[in-house]
Amino acid sequence: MEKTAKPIQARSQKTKEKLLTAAITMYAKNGYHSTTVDEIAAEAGVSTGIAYRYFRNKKDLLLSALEFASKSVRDIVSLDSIDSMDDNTDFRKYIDTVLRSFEDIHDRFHDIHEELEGLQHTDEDVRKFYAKVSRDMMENVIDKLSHFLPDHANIREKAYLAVSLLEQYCHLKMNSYQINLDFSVLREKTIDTVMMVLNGH
Amino acid sequence: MEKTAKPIQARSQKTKEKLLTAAITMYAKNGYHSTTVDEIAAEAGVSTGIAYRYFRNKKDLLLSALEFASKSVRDIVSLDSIDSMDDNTDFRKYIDTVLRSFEDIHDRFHDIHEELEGLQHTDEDVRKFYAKVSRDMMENVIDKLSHFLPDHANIREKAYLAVSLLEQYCHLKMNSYQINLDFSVLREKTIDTVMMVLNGH
Amino acid sequence: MEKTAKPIQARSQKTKEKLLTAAITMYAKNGYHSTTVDEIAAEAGVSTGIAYRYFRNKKDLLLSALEFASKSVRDIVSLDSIDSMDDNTDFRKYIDTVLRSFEDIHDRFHDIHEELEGLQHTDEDVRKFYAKVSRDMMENVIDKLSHFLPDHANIREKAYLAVSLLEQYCHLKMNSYQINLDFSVLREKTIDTVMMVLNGH
Amino acid sequence: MEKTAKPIQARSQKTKEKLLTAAITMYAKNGYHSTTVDEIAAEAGVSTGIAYRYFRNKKDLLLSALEFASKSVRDIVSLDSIDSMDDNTDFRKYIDTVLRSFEDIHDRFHDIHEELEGLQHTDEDVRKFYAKVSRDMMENVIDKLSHFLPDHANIREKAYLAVSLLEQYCHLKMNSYQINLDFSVLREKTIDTVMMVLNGH
DNA sequence: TATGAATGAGAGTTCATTCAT
DNA sequence: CATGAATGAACTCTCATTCAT
Repeated sequence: MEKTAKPIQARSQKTKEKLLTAAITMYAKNGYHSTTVDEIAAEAGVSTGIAYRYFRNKKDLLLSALEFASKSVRDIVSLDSIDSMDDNTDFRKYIDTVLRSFEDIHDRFHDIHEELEGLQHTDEDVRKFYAKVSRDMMENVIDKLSHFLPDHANIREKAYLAVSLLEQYCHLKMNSYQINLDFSVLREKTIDTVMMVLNGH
Repeated sequence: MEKTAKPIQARSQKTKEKLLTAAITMYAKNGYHSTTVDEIAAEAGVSTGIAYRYFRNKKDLLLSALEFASKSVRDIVSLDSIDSMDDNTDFRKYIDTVLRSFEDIHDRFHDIHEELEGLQHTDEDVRKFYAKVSRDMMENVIDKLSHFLPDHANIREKAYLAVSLLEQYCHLKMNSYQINLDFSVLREKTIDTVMMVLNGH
Repeated sequence: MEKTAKPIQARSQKTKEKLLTAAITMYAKNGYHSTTVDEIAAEAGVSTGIAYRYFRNKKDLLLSALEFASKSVRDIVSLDSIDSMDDNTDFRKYIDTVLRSFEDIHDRFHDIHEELEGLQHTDEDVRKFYAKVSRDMMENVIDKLSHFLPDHANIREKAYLAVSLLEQYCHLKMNSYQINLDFSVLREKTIDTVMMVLNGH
Repeated sequence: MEKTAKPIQARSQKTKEKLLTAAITMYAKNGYHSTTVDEIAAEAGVSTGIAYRYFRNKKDLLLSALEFASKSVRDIVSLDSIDSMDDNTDFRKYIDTVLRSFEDIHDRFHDIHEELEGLQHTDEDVRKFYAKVSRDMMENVIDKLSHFLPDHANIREKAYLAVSLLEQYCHLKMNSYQINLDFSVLREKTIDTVMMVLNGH
């Protein structure tokens, strides 16, 4: 019987989005656990109470914010650049483009992504959400790869390995403020390796 | 001027370790943020107050527990199995052994490791601790690899890539309860890839 | 960056004052150290949490309560009776009126005044507050005396001595439940002495 | 049936006194409420537990410490200097000597005296103790004065007024770090006033 | 819809007191 | 007698959630 209002009016919709955006901002800045609903409301420029009109509770707000963020990610990246490539595109260039997309996402959503990754180990629902998004993304990639790769044997395993490498490269790049690495070299090597993995050779 | 007791009696040392172990257990089970000091004390079979004799506050207990856990990791693995190999050992076998060590660690410390990874994004001190442990481990591995690899060019970048792959494999394995992957295949491919990365070819 | 709410709604202002009044009541009854914030909230008929909306912490509540009480003292006494006297008023009558004001204050604020006096020896901020209020009051009195006294030599020393006598008389009166003294005599003698001190003879 | 050990052995007596001295030291430094039993034991160089062999509880320790301190006061001052004066001594010199004794006591026991004064408003037993000591002291003074003063009318009231003045002078001197007063003048005026009070003129 | 004041359960922390050694 | 580890009640403070306006 509990209900959260479905915003019909435009103003209402605005308030909800302001809350979601504020939530993401604050989670990214201070982490979920250190962020209070009061702070989110303040950041959104609305009152505390109103948050509970749109979100059942604090966790619902979190989940909604994650959903919202992941939508943004999809909107922004959406693999346009990738989709635009046709079958004749050079394969290396393809990987390079994909990697650039990954880097872009990490640049934009670094903090919230990290926080999210941390949260999944604490909360079952977050874990499920995260797993679902990851899976969707991966299936999407795998699907795309099918067109490029002649050898479909163990394509899923190869794809996971490949994407892991891309992910890991981005991760290192974002968190390496104390590590002495030559990232131009690492980037090249990453792409090389991805290609080897995918070409099965 | 604040002080945490240095255990004088043997009983005292026992209590401290019971608390550390209990802390790790609880963090692994419910995560740091959902674990109260009361719960840790209960798990350790001691009273609440005593925890504050040995740890300045909740976070100090966390940091101490991490230190304690990382010591355990080093004690358990300590790369004995790796050290015992001489130069004649087959390289592939070497990688396989290393990977098995990684898997072993992940098996034992999966939950706390995940939690730790999550916490670094929230707390500066945890981040520093994690970075330090990671770096130490990596430098150790790089050092070991030097003996095996003829080509030292970009050895750091190669090493990071290689270890990332091993890490990622373990990660996938531990978190794949909803993903349909053939892990024996993935494992072989991971090792293959690591070898390619390290051999520079 | 910490903030205590500035009352926006009228209700809010009421609550804040209820807390201050309750605080003074409880401090007077049981002393600061034996009074919990819970008790103050209960006495005020509000919840615990709200106290922390208006006061940063327990001590801030204390300081605010002292400020509030001292304001009350000023409001109540404010030396109206004294101000109303003109230069022709008999000097002895003047002293008598001042003393009655002192007695009045002590009657009303005996307990909290005692408690306050005790607290200054424990807490630096309270000490400063107390010193400031005392100084202000004394400067006020000295200023008033200037009009009456022809001889301004050592007027500050005389004033302090005089006020000390008045204070001490009140103090004895309030705390003499076990001492056998004739207070009508003591009162007369106190006034006599004050006059002698001030008249420099 | 509760009992605190009556120290028979010399060592025992030493421990008890060390605790009492430490208690006074700590109360004077940080005030009673901010002083823990642990700290007192540490200051005394003994263990926490032992304190409860000699004192029923924390308050008993306080009361015992006050008793101990007041004994010290009596021992130190004991009015030797005063007793040594014979009837021919100049009266002004007598008052001066008494005041010097008061100043001496205040110098030595300033902090604990202040703390004690504060505590009486919180605790009934402390109040009683303080009242008793004050009364004893005062009766002693009154007794002494009888020899000097020809006019015994209202001698008690005069004595209280006189001693109040002396007390107040010391108090001002000790707490005047922010007040601009000429204490040599104030001292003379205090003695003058005391004499006037006592001589009834 | 929206505000922001109010609630109250629950967490972290302290410390007087007890107890095993 | 003495030690210092251990207990646990009590207190301060926070914040998700509700409610009066």
